[in-house]
Amino acid sequence: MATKCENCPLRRRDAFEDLSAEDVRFMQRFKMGEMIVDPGTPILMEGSNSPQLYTALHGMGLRYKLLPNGERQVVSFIFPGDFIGLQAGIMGEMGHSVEATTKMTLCVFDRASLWQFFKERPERAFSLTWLAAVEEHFLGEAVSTLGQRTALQGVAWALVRVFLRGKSLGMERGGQMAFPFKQQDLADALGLSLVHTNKTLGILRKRQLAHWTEGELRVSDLQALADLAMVETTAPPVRPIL
Amino acid sequence: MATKCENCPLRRRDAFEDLSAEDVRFMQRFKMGEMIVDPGTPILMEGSNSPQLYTALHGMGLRYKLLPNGERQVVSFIFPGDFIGLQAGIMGEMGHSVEATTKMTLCVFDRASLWQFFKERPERAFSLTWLAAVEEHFLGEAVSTLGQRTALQGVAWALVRVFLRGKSLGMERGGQMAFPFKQQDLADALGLSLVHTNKTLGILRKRQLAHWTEGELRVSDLQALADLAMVETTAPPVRPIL
DNA sequence: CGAAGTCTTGAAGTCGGTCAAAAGGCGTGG
DNA sequence: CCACGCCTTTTGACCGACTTCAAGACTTCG
Repeated sequence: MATKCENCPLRRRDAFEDLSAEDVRFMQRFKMGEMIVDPGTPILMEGSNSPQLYTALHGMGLRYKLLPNGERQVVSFIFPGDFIGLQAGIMGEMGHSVEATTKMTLCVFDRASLWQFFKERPERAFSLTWLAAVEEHFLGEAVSTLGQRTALQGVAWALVRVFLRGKSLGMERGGQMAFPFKQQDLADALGLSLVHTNKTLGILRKRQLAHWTEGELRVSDLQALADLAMVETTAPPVRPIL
Repeated sequence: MATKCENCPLRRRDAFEDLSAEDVRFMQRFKMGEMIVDPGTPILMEGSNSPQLYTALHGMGLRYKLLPNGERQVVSFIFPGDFIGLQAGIMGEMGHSVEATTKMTLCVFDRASLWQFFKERPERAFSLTWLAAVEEHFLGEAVSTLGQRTALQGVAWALVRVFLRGKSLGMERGGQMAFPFKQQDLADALGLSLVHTNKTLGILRKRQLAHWTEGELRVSDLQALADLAMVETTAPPVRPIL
């Protein structure tokens, strides 16, 4: 039983831009259905040209690239509301793979409908480009982290980003939120070894800055953590939703 | 004396998509003029919301981010044909700074005209999004490099990317092209120290893979360099031009 | 209860950083 | 024409942040 766009739970979150009733009807036209996937399911593969595009409704996932030597680089964590498949939709080829970490519900669109956005609904096309720009912005920050931050600063940066994002999505309650990934995932996101990531998390725990255990992230002193990470604690900008 | 879009030298390069005569006329309407800047000139600042957007006509530049502690991360090198200011144009805020490395000629557009693209010329808007997607693709690769490649592989990766890009722009002749940056720039792009970058370049030179001296990059054995870097030697995809 | 996956901890090794200094190019001014 | 200062590149020695290797503890599940 697919959710109607009209009743989409995401739109109520203040992380997202408001949509006009007309826009909602327009999007509904292109929603092909919903897909529910189990943890670990591959959603899109690097190099593929999927005819389907997705928006994450529930659950979380990973974007990652595999190098020829087998190393894995996690590019970003996928939160509810994230659009999946922009590169395939625009360039015809994904630059990374995507897989579900938790059970996920995905809103499914037809790749061809993207062009309709541009032709019939410039506002929607603009929103799509906005999402691309947001992603570029984030990746620039990630590059800075990998290039210039120490392991401790890098881990702190990642946890701050995750926490602020979760907060804007209403996932946080009492300084705590679900973050159902493995330490290996974070290690692969930061270009660190699992062992060092583990020890670094231990330091943050001992310093009473952040506790991440059993899939729950608790940030005790956001400001101190952000200072260590050299980032602002401002909420992520309100973003469009597709 | 500003170049007419009609006579734009870039459009002849096979790195770029063809534009219809109509598209060219459309772009000409929004070209406010040309700006010539000297080496070292800042073009856009991180956090700024410039009313002007640019396309690089001649010359090369750098995108970079500064961390609060003074470290600099070079995000990418700017080649002729690159669009500058997409983030400001779409989100209203640049995520990085941009400066000229050589003397540059920039084609100047009004930020407000972007919206005209979406409203009147969906094809042009699509091209803009394409550029954003290409950038995202590239940054994903950069993240992988910073996270997973060794210094030697990273330097090799950067030189391969630069060389292939230059080739597609017709900048290469006899296995050689201009690459007028400092070792410090490359070091900041790869998150390495200047000293180590220098020594690593020395290794590539000794192995007869790549010689980069006095602003000239010569790649003797592209395939071997690419193998070391773990990248394909395929030309970058044909991209749109604004 | 055993197997597999994840987290944790310790010890040893290395890649790349930091420090220091010298060499080379280039423009300016005496 | 040479001397000087400034910038970039190069080289050597030492150091440390992070990796690798190894093994034990804890959880989950068949």
